[in-house]
Amino acid sequence: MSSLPLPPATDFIREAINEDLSSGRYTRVHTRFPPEPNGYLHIGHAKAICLNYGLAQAYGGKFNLRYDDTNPSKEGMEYVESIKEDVRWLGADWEDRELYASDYFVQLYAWAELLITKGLAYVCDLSADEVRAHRGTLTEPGQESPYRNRSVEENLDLFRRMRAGEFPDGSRTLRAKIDMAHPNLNLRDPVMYRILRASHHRTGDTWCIYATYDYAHGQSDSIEGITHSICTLEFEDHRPLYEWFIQAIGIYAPRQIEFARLNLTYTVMSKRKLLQLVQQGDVRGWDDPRMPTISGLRRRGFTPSAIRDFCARIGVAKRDSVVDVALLEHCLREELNRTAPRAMAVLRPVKLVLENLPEGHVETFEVQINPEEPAAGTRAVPFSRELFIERDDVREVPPPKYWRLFPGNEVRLRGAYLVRCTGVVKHPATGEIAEVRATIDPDSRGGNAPDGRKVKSTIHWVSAAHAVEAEVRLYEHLFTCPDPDQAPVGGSWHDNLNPASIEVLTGCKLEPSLAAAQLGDRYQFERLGYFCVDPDTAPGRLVFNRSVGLRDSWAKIERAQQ
RNA sequence: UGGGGCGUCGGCAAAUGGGUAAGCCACGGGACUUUGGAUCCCGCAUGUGCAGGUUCGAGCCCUGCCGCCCCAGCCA
Repeated sequence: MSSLPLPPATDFIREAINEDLSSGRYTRVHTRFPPEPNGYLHIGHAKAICLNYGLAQAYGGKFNLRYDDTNPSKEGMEYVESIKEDVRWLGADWEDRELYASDYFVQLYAWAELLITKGLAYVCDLSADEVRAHRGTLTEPGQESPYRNRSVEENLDLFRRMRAGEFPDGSRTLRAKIDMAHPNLNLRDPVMYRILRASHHRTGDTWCIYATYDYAHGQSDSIEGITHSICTLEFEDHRPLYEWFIQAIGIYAPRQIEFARLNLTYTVMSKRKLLQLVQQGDVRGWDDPRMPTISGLRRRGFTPSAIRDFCARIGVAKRDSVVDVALLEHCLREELNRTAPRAMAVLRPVKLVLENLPEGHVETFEVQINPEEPAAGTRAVPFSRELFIERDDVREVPPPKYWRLFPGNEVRLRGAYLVRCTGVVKHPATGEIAEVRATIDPDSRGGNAPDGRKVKSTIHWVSAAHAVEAEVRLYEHLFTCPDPDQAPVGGSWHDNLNPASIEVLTGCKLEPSLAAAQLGDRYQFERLGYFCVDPDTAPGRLVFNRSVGLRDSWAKIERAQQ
């Protein structure tokens, strides 16, 4: 492999790997994605998955999925299943290497005894509070535990009895004997094992002591032969500890490289906050389309390729950063513009009556499925005397630059005819437009002006008699500000939740071809955005989600006018 | 304040024996258009946290400041 030409060093991690391969420090590349099964994966994890799997692919290496399941009190099967589904959906392939830190519990335990034997670990009887008090502070050294210098025999005996269940939870720990005065707090005799009577989702009640993440993680990588252990910045301080364990035990050493985790505007990314949103009912679940979770994005209509593209575009670096969510949305639009079939859907319908057409008139138009891809062909769309059009496409009195329907103005009905508005009928009580009247130009069939005259606007429509009804859910950012943590004094991130993040529209009118839409289908509703079928869809009940809106320059003009 | 990191356009992010600041998103303007979409053009850092220094030449090297992030779980 080292004889193959090296892939381009497009980021600092690939640069480091290329150096390692050139120098012979490693002769292959083996990465892993190491989630803790205590929550659902989010777009930040997607960055890590794409990075690690991408590395394995680029270097012809391997990629493992390994659960760091060392804390049974917070973990569970629901999470391991969802994680597996999400990683697979994103396209990362761990082949037969679905691994668990819990697979290594016996080995980890044996190495703990080895460290005790070497005088490098001891059983400590201090309580959690006492351990904290002994740790010192950022600027002051800690105090050594009074149990630090027990004999190897006593330590071994005590540790074995810890494992045997002779002591209550939290009463003792196994600690690494390093340096209580070390400026890096992680090296001030860190806990390796705690007593915890919790049933583990894989090992059941076999153990009542569990290794800490710090003790388990590095050795797990070592056991798996990971060459490049990619993790986020906050573990930079832990690297010396992992190296200490590996050196003390005397086993193979991977190289850890840290990168900055992903942050996105208008959302939160910590598992704790996401869990809170789910538990408090602020959203409808982990897969709520407003969530930055993989399952939320999937339900929202995102494609794995759009997410992969996003991850490639944001790059990898060590600088703390916040990526504009607009880039994520852009990646989806770019893909769906190419691939999504078009359809007409009227979300906020108002009736349009074509006065110069006879009652009961029906004809059919063949409309392009995707103008970006003529090969996709056409679909049949029924047309009749009474249509539904978008309420926003009609004004009694047009504002400046408005060139849609208003009395006297002519627009094109997409794929059908040119029509001129002859007036509006208003609801007597509310004054709201109840019906729009217009006449067609019979010579403009298909939407072509017979004399080549220009019409500024083309609007979409649905034949009233043929329309299928649907519920359509519109989503906005979950939070009202780019950085939800920027809370008003006395408030919290939670106060920045956007009360208008979801709007449910019922009675929407869709062109009849949409009646056949299946779960997983994505469409562009012309002039509106990209929509996908929601799993709440059932026989007789069609539900769509707006994945992302189209760019809307009229909305910008309108906003500027206010 | 001890330790570990990081400061390049509004947001990401390149520039790697020092050679005269890529690209993408966003934003603004124009062309074109049977989606106010898409597409295509144009604009968008005399400037790299600040101040000095070395050099013919500095985002890259040196010195000193300043700012931001992480660490005091028997969480990961």
